[in-house]
Amino acid sequence: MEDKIAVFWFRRDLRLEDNVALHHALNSGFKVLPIFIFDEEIINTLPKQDARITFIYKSLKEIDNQLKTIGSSLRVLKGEPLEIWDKLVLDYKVKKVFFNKDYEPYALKRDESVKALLKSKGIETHTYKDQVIFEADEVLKANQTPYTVYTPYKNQWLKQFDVDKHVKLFDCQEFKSNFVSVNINFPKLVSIGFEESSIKVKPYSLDDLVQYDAVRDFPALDKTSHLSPYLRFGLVSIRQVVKHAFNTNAVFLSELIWREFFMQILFNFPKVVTQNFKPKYDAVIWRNDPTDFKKWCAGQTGYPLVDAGMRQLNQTGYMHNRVRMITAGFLCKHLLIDWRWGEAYFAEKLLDFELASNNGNWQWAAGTGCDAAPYFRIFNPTTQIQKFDKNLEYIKKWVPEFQELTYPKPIINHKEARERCLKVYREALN
DNA sequence: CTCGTCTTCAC
DNA sequence: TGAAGACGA
Repeated sequence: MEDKIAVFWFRRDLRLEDNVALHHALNSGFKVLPIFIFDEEIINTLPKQDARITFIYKSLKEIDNQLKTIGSSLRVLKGEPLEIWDKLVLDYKVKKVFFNKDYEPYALKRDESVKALLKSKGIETHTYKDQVIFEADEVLKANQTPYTVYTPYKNQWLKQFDVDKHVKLFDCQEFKSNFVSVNINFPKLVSIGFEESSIKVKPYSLDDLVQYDAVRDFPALDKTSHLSPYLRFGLVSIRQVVKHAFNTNAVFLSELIWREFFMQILFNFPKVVTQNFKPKYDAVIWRNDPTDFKKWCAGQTGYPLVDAGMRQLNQTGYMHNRVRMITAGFLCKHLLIDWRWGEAYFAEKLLDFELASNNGNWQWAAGTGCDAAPYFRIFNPTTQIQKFDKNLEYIKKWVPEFQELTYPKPIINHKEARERCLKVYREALN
């Protein structure tokens, strides 16, 4: 009988460097078989040419290439995770299983069932914090309950943060000889049921962060970090990114704290996935006009900055942060369409889609969330052009016809929309 | 209990 | 310059 092994399960941590669970697996005293599972629960709902699947696939291929240079391989599987594990433990003598924790509702349930299955077979499961600096119960108010307002959360986060303690490197290189010696063919994308998307993920840059706060609001400059898809799937370690942010730009660090803020909101208040964080807004009567929604999706509202953002999203799987706020606010407040519709559309299109952030920010835009933009704060989509795209560079790039006769007239007059919105929200609060 | 505060603003 | 009311210490 072959030797006992440990299995390391890649999920949202697609990297061989500074990976906590992988570090511990390689130090467990057993040879380590790395695996990845394309979860049919998730991928069956996606289009054939999903850009995120393409990105994940290429990232896995890169990991496999690296493993092959040291005589090992990544085993890529496809199916329902519980069934996959049930079969996997028949193929190998698995002694221990290692993976990093994932905090989304679906993942929590899935991981509990996998752990229970492994336990029933006498296999130890070891899980680790890797995705965040602080988990949902690590930054709490004095009375030990979760924060629901960002600024006090951030202050406490920074108070607890110790750069030496929290950004320690979990080295994996030193122990790379502990991967199992195996040569497994890497599957073709079609065998997983997908085709390559033409949408590519832009490389990220941490070099320009010194000026992040000064340039991040101008979409034409395109000077945000572009880290989000890499963070989403764990191609970079949050510890290394936080360390860099800590040393270069406080505003960028604050954005990373927002990420953890919304993760702890989702974990502690999972109802937000389907419900308003603030129930008093349940009484808002959304218009939910399907024609308006289609125009918004297609970037045909007649408001050039809104349309530019939506077209950038549709064509590239990405939208600049400043414009995300404007397009989201426009859908909720000008068109009075339920934030869940917009949330679902972003979830489908964004390369960096991440449940906690997407949900938190949409609820923020709608005014229904924790620490939300007040309902009477309604972005003026024209004033925003003056402030953030004065030379119309971003608009011209994505809406080249905007000064021509073919460009649609505004879907609704701003002043009327604003008054209509204030009325609907006020009535809901009565 | 009171007091300061509240991502990304508009008119 | 005010925006509603609630959160957090």
